[in-house]
Amino acid sequence: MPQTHNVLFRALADPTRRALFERLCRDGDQTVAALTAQAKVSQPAVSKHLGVLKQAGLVRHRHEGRQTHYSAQPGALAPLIDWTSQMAGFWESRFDDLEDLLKRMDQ
Amino acid sequence: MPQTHNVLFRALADPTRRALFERLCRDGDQTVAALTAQAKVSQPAVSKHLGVLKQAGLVRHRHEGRQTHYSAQPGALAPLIDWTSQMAGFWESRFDDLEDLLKRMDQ
DNA sequence: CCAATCAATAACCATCGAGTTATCAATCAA
DNA sequence: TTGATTGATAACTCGATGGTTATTGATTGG
Repeated sequence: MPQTHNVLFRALADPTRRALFERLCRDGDQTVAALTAQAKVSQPAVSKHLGVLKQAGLVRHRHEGRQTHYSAQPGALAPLIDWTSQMAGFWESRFDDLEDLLKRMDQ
Repeated sequence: MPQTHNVLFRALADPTRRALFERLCRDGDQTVAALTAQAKVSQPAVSKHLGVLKQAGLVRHRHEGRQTHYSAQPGALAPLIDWTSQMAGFWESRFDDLEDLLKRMDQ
């Protein structure tokens, strides 16, 4: 599971990659050519980025004739959401502990 | 704001750094020495990582004599939460659009 | 069948980033 | 005051990563 976090965070750490994912979330299914047209990098670069996103489970692809369509899998963001709420949870629980402590000291 | 995302994602992309932040969330205030004791890297490495986390707003520090205490600022995770829910939101809204379209076609 | 298009791969290059050791400034204890 | 400790900085190394161009394999249109 920490491995999952690693792959996810690293995949999203690159701005070009995040832009690709955002576009797929926003506009849905896209061919590599369409994605390349908007991206500020070459087609091979786009393909490589899509490969990284695929490894992280953030996108899926299907072949249609000679073109490949990619689509976002936002469900793959779940571990990221879990992690952030866990961090916030730790924080709050420590805060609660402090409150408990103060309450007890008050008695 | 995209710059904020960049700094945040990049700060959290490194496992050592994430481990430091997790520990600060879990256990609260820690000195650099205490953090170094648990980390699997040298003290200068820990200091550098803390510097990156600080740039991202994820930690704060205060001096106490000759030691420095670091603490987590989980509030800095807000843009990350916003981003993920926005991505999920795009997804659902596209799904709704599709439903609308299908409903209209049905008439 | 041939030319053209699409996307993935190969090969390469430059930069960045995480790690190290050495050192310095500041603080404290003796 | 001196010696030890704490943490930040400097200087460096090295591997990972993101970018490029060239090429190849598939597929389609004429």
